[in-house]
Amino acid sequence: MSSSTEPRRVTIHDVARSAGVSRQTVSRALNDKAEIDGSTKQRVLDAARALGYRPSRFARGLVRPDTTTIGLVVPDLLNPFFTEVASGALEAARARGRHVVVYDTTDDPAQELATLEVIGSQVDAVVGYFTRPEDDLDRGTAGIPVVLIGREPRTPRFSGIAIDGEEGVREAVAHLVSRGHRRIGMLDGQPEATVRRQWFLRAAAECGVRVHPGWVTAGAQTVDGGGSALATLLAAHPDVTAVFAFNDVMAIGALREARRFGLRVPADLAVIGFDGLALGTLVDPELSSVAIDTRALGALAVEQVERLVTGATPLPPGELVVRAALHLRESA
Amino acid sequence: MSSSTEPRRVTIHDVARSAGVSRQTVSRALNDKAEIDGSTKQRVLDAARALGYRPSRFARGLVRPDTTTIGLVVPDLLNPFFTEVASGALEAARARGRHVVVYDTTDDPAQELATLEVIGSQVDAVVGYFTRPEDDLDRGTAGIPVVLIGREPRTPRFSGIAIDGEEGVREAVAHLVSRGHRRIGMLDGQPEATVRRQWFLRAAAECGVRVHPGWVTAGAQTVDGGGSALATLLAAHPDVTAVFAFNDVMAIGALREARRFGLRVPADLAVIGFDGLALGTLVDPELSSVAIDTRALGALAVEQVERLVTGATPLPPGELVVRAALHLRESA
DNA sequence: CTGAAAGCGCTAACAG
DNA sequence: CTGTTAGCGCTTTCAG
Repeated sequence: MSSSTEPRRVTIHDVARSAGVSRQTVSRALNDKAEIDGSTKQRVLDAARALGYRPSRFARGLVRPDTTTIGLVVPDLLNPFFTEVASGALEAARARGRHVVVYDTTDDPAQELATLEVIGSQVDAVVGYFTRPEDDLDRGTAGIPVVLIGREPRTPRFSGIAIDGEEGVREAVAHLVSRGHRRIGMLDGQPEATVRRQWFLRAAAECGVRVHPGWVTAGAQTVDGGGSALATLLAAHPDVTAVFAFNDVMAIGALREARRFGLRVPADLAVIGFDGLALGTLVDPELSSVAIDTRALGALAVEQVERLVTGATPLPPGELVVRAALHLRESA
Repeated sequence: MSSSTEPRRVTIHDVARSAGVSRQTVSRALNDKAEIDGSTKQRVLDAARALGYRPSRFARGLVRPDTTTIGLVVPDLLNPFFTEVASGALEAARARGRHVVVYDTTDDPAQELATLEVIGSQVDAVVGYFTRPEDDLDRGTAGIPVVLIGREPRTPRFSGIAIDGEEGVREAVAHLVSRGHRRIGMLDGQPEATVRRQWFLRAAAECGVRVHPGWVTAGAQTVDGGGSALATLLAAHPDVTAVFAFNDVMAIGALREARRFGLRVPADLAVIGFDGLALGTLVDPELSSVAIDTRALGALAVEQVERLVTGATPLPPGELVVRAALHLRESA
């Protein structure tokens, strides 16, 4: 029943018959080719419209396979970080006339795997943020270029856009120290012991401030995670006067938690995030952050995948880096 | 030069030759068909892998055209409202196994037109938020189903998912009145004189409070727009004690502007937004809002377009509505 | 269980 | 300017 109305596709052939010409002529009319008589062309166009004809994407793609579709994989589009990355990727893709099919893996490894299972047959190139091991990635994407975002590939099979926040984090810590802070903690993201923590620890050492191990706590990479990480930290070490958060989302959670503790930011507690999201300007106080150009992150990934797909010389790893810099606003 | 490496596509034929079987046997092996010998199948699979074979989307689509791709058009993915709508749409589409190609028209009518120009030949159905007249929409999407979000179609050519905030706005105004507010303003969005303003005015009338014409100002539908709309309002009518904003984004701008004016929210000025974005819980004070289920908005649009595309009976306009309800948080 | 033939809808050659 | 002939890569008959 459901397909009783099945409207057999109107093909170029139907149009040709209706207009009393050959299929070829129809094709010419539709594609604005030069070699065709004006009135014939009009007749064909009219017939096409009358029949509700629409060329088949597939038939066309078969013959003229220049249609590269990029798959963009994000863990959670609602996370403003990925929204910004996606926005940058979308814009870069549009500039190149590429379609982008978006996959949201909902922060779920199983969902990510499920996506990998099908994506290889749905797009011609993949750009995105993955958490699974490279073996899994390769299985699903065998044969097509893949550009990882915010993750360094272990093998040359993949390209990766790296985030180098070392200098930015150093600026952040130096700034805190210059403001007199000596007991600086960090709210790390889970899974723990991230590179960002290393940057932080190294920066602290360089600035000559000691970081007590207990001053680093970790939490889920969410607003609530940031809040509870700060709560844990403050419960054990109420004398900490500044914190650097794994990312802005967690930092915002920390801002909120600080308020609950009756702490004023930055007077009682200075907070610096990481990412530099636009979101940071909406909270009060506005969030200081080690900022990266998130949109450039997405755009760079698309740029690289484009080169890979067209066979142009790919950007060397050295250029596949987005650097961070401290953006001072109000929270520190 | 750039295509000197042009790696002629590996086809099913190459695999067949390499495995010493016919093309159809390859096809069977690849598609897990029953009628095939185990060892033959393995041999084919090995050959395919060895050659780096990937089936052509197009050839496959031509033969088995069940691959509906949905185009999702948003004015600005960075606007959290549309992020949430997109997220809902993406999830609904995934549940149905549909690909979603995302188009961001960057709040630009020209870009929207450019998108309409090409979208018809790139996807099989369209869901999204458009500002152009229906004629323009139809031109680009002739022959494929289109579901408009947050906009009532004038003709049956289109489906539309309506937002009915009347009752929610009434709750909001009633709440303000119950808290003693009598001079309630509105920050309308541009283009002005929106339905939301009508809801507001009607609700005020029903609650027995008069709204001085000067108490309604308008601004761009952005954070800054909300801020300046409030500034304008307060400059002329500093005695207003509460405002209802066109949407949450503007309301957040108002929150920030109120702070600059030295007004405490909600003590000196109560603020209620519209949309109920998750974002509203991140600001201080948390934003009270006439909330709609934004993700359902996107999901409903996908549901309808799915019905349209499969020929199932479409949802009647009465069911294509998302209603709003007041979510009280801290700002009012 | 496997192969041969046919055709999906379209466009790029070549004729006329 | 227009029609005819091929063939894109794949899957579905239908024979063997």
